[in-house]
Amino acid sequence: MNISDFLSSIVPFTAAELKDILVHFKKESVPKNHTLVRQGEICKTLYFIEKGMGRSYYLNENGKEITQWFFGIGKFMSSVDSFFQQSPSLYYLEVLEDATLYSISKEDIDQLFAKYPKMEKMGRLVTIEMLTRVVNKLNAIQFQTAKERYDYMLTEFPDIAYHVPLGHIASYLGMSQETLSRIRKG
Amino acid sequence: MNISDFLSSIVPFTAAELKDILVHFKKESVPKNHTLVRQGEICKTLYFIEKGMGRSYYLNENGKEITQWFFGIGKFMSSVDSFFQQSPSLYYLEVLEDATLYSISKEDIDQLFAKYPKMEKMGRLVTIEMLTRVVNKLNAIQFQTAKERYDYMLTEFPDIAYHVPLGHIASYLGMSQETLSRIRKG
DNA sequence: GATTTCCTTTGACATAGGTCAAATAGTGTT
DNA sequence: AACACTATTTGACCTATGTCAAAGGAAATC
Repeated sequence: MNISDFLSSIVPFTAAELKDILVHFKKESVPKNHTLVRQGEICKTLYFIEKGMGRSYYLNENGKEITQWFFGIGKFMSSVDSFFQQSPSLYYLEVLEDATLYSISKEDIDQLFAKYPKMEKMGRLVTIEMLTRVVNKLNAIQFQTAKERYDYMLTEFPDIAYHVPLGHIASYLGMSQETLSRIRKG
Repeated sequence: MNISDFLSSIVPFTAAELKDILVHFKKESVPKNHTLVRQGEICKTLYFIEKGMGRSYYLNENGKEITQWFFGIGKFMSSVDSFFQQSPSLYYLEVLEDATLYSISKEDIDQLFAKYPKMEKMGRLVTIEMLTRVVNKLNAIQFQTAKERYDYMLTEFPDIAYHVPLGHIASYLGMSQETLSRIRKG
């Protein structure tokens, strides 16, 4: 999914607007396993994933990686809180396979928000969509059995579920790797 | 918390803008236990709580009420998804004590979004704040023990925790009423 | 293609928190 | 004050899922 198509699909920008907006995004190629942001750093960049996928995770008290979210093709990826509040990130952000990203800085996107109300609208709509997804996950985690949560994962991230290590998914779903392994068998 | 103070605290509206915006909000007094939206209905109104508190909940397979969120003084309350997508609400929305609300319709707020980029910005910021709160709850539910979740509740909704029935809080925290009762004792 | 390292599966056992049922305490209403 | 209703607490028991440990598989590196 191309970033320009993506933006147009949310809000009808004119060609001229799109051109002016895209100038602020930098295309980057990032290799598998590259870390974009570390826990404690301020996330200075918002990424759009044209190709590849990523995840956010943190280290719990025992130093174990806990996946917080997956980011697939055609989505924005960042440590949302850290980026928008410019506060230390609670999460690591990493790329799970070779990826093509478009990146934009906080200053630049704020400038775009200020210049184009449509851009502000885009931001609001994308955030609401994210909110809906997080609420869905919350419901899955709170009220569903381990098996049901895995099924939720398959519908929410069909492309991702089979391409990342089992442990990443297990921690994302709030269950042990062993349990997930048994479920997959089942 | 007054709605005009609230709006000003997020984005610096001019007096004239504020006046024009506030015209679209209708003040309402709503009695305790009043239901604002039912599961399956389209949520046509966004509410701002000046006084009182509310919650959203749904009925699970066994017909049990599961609290999904609490809304306190100085917050917007609605079935977010339903309101913004104008889709059937997954939740009931009810007022937990006599309340004073300011309500606005979808058409009116869309008009305001279109007229005032600052309003669009306000919407984006409020949504991001909500997103952060939901992520916090998600972390609490996913990784904390029942006891820790209750502590999270006390910091997130200090005003609410002591004023609503135990069962509402228990279902919100994803535990049985009995467990919460035992925790409160402990 | 051998070796090292990482990832997944399997088994045995432990436990937080669920469910059910009954008792107790509060609250509001005539 | 007595009644009805609702909310909370307590006890006994149960189960899904966690933890620990060890064995297999895959895949990356030399």
